[in-house]
Amino acid sequence: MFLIDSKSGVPFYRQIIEQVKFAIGRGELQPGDRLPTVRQLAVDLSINLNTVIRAYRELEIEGMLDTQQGSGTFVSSRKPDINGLERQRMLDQILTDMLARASSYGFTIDDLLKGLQQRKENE
Amino acid sequence: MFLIDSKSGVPFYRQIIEQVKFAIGRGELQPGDRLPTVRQLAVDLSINLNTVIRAYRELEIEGMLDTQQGSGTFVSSRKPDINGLERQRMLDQILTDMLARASSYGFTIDDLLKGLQQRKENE
DNA sequence: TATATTGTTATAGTCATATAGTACAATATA
DNA sequence: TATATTGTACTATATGACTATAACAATATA
Repeated sequence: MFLIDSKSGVPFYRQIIEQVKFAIGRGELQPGDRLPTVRQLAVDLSINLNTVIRAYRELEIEGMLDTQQGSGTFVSSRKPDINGLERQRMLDQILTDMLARASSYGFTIDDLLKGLQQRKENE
Repeated sequence: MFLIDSKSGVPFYRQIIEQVKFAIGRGELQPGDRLPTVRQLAVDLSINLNTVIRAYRELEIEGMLDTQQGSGTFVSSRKPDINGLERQRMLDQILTDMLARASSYGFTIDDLLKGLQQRKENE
């Protein structure tokens, strides 16, 4: 369900937090839905249990999640507000990073567009 | 000339590296151009001298910069020479990384295509 | 030559992140 | 009730990033 990019420089727990928020924002996670157990997610992502706990705890403090010892962690019924603005900023960031990297090797936006287009067709 | 986002979670020295590469890739920094001194950039960005040094050193190792003690740090005149195959592999890598990151946030290839297209038009 | 400027090196300390391992507490389930 | 599963708490350790500070080395310039 979630993915960790260990090369991005962004702390794992932050990546988890962001992805949970966006999943909720997109409706993939509905209020009441159960999240992976802390142990399971730690195994899936090959990271430490404590790192998952840290992410879940922050989300609980923010009111996004409800945790119940013994039963699991659930999406809170209080609807959090995932704004499109944050989402747009994330996309911008991804594009900026990629462009910086690509242009340092002399690639143009057209090169990227072409490459992306090919991948789309091969899906 | 450069900007640091202290809230992004991305290490300062990595941000500097990316921005220098970006500037070179876009032609804003030409071979032979002099970069800010390590001390000056540290002051400008309100970060530590060692952090700037670290960024410049990595860029020098990569062949992007030439440093000359006493006179400054300059954009290397050695053009990074990679053959077409390596180049293609590099582009694939960049695209793969971006897609992994983007999809983890729920973005589709179309989202990326659209975002790229917009940037192209705004150039 | 003398001085300033530039990059370099080194030491030490703080903080955040992540890991490993162990044990405990609450709940669900057989 | 007994057991498994879930989240929680804690200690210890390691590493990376960043900072503070000081001294050193090479070059440019007055």
